[in-house]
Amino acid sequence: MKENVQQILDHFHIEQFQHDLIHWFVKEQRDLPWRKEKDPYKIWVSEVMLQQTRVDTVIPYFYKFIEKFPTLDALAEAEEKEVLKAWEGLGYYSRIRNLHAAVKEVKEKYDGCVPASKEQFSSLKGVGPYTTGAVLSIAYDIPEPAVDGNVMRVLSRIFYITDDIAKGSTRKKFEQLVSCIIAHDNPSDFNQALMELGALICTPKSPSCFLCPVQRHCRAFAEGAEGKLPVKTKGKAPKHVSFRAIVLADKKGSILIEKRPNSGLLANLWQFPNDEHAPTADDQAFIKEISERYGVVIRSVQQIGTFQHVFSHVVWHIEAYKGEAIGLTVDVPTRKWVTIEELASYAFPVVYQKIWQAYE
DNA sequence: AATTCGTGGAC
DNA sequence: TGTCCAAGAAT
Repeated sequence: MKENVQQILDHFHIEQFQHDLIHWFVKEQRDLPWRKEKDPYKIWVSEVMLQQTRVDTVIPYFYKFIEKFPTLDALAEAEEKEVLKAWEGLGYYSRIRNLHAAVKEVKEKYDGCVPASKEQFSSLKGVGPYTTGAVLSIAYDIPEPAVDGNVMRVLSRIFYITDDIAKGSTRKKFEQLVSCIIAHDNPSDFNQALMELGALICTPKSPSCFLCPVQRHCRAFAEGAEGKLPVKTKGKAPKHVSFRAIVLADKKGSILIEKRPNSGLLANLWQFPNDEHAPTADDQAFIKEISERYGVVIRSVQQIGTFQHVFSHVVWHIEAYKGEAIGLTVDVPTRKWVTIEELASYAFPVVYQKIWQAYE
């Protein structure tokens, strides 16, 4: 295993590569909000937000999140509802549930100070191999590899590595490689530079090799093979799921909402009554099911549209309705009648936001 | 090891 | 319009 990496590094000029890469990064890096200071908490938040999420998407969320939770203690002390609302629309909601739990643990066990120990930090919820390396290197200048999709793409080209980056085991090989070439005198800039290069120059499609600061180190470029790398097998096609949902208003104009389970898809977010887990045959059966489940009489039912929403692994087709509801509902924490003003303080999945817009 | 977990932008 | 994706982690 180790011999494998050594062979890859044969004839590779490590110090020259480090210098070319970091010199470029210092000069050309983007002015991003989480690069203004080296607050481990803010670095951490940015890294969690950036997981599988574009920089342009993250920037406004990062500003709002830090404004609302400026310190680790502030986030640790915040209510789940408020924290989830700040994440609304960002996706992969387990990230914020895990971050919130992790921050609480840091507050209790480490006096609110993000641990600089690899063992301690990586044991926190939602902190995997990448986030560990990213936070420790960027915030604490500790020479740990931070291997994300950018790094695998960049290094697969530079070293002509044909391992399938869609496989989980491949990341470990790149971590070994980075451990060998990381700049110990500046691991922060080195790791960020690899990712920045992937984002700006060594892009997935049509990389700008003519602008690349490490072109002379790149084996793929030398062989005109940058377009063939990295090797990445396709995932399987998502499944299609069809069901119905209904926006119910009582005579005062309050809206019936329901909290999703605390695990699984869109965990802990709120939604309108629906038959996602037991799709009905027709609208009459649907109205009957909802009436019985919530103990209300429903009238003036109207269809308000069909909505499609594509997730990573599933596609939803929702037939949406609106109606008036009469009767009482058990007031449990996961079911509520809320005014339209109150509705705005609950976090909803994007597809239910679309349904709400159609209702209004 | 393979699935599950969101969303919106680029082409 | 369909495809691929973007600074991954948990199970």
